Amino acid sequence: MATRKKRSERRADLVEAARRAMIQHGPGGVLLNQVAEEAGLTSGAVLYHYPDLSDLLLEANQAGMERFYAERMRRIGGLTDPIEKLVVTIRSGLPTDADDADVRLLCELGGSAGRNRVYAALLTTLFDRQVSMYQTILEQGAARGVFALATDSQTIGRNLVALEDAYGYRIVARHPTLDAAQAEELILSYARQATGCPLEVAA
Amino acid sequence: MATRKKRSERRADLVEAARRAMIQHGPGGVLLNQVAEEAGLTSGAVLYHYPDLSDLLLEANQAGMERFYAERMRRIGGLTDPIEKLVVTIRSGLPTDADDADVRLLCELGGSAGRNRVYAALLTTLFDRQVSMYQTILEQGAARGVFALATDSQTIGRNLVALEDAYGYRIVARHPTLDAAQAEELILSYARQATGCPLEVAA
DNA sequence: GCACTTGTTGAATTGCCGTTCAACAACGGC
DNA sequence: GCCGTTGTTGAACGGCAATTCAACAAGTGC
Repeated sequence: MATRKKRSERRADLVEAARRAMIQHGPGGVLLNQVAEEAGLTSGAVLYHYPDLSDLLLEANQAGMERFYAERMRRIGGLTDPIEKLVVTIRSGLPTDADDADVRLLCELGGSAGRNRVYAALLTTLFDRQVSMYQTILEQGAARGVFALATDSQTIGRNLVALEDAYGYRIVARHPTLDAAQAEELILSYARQATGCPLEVAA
Repeated sequence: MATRKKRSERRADLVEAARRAMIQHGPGGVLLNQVAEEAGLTSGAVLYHYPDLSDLLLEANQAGMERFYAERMRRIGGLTDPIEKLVVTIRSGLPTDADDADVRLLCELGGSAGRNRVYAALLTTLFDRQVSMYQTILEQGAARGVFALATDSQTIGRNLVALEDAYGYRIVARHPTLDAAQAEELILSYARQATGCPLEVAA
């Protein structure tokens, strides 16, 4: 028998187990027993904590998105140079490789958003938040005279998020010649044009 | 009983039925009976033509991608002006609205590409073909002195395809303020910078 | 240390889905 | 118009997964 845990701990475990299961089988293909196995429990135990599996999946995905966004914010937290901020942010939006769990799950959710209004709403929110994040960086850079924006910050921000999203899909799908480094260069190519700034920074 | 049809006809029907079923339930969530119902048949009849459901799904998706690409090529077939070609091509890569069946299915497949190597390969091929399509247009425009490319055509082509892909996802997910017309403007914003051309053309 | 609550199991139940197959109906060659 | 072939059905079977629940074990208050 699995060691007995208290409610909040076990629920957190289950959220993580659900994430792993979804990455392996897709959000629509997860089986209750798979989540249970990932958590080292029986299906009954899972049901005890989450009578409806879809509630657990939703919670797991919500938490995942929150973490993804928070991690991006954290990474630019200590930086002051707008150029460095922009480059680091672009980098943090891309998967590290094809096996990057966070991005893979986001891609899965993106796929189901056409059918699932809840996931569609979640992803829309995430998109807009990321756009705002870029807008802040862009306008800060413009205010300091480092960037000369080619157009309004919302347009540039949306395009930047769109590009990292799309290349995330390509990388996760194992494009043979388009890896994370390549994608970064492609997005930087746009960012340079849009900011009128060479964006040279140490890796 | 459903009217008896000849092999090739019925198989074509099944491919279409499979497409509809996948759009409703996702590529990973389709049930044999759902495909049968869409086709107005029983599960046995489906199995008679496709003993393995995944073969049918693959065939349906392959056909769908082929059609999507062919349709884009067809739309620029009669055009000669590089500006018009570029604008029309951008427009043809976006869904008409959130219910656009072709794009919705492509999004679904993109979501499963992290797990499914076959679909990943299919999408990779489609991506590269679309990039080539853009490259041809870009270089033709540059040769005629209409475009002044800001960087190599592969980079611009990749970014254009990436943008339309990403906005396809947003539109399908029903972003409240980012519809097809908005997406077109956003992509055009990049295309103008990348081609050094105002890209003004009648709708 | 006793009673009560909380977390977990394992077995039984139910329902659905894929699969198989015998029967049959429509078609096509000749 | 007869006969083999092809397409389709419906019923039967088998398996798997969700759900339920009685039993029990591990904490918790007092």
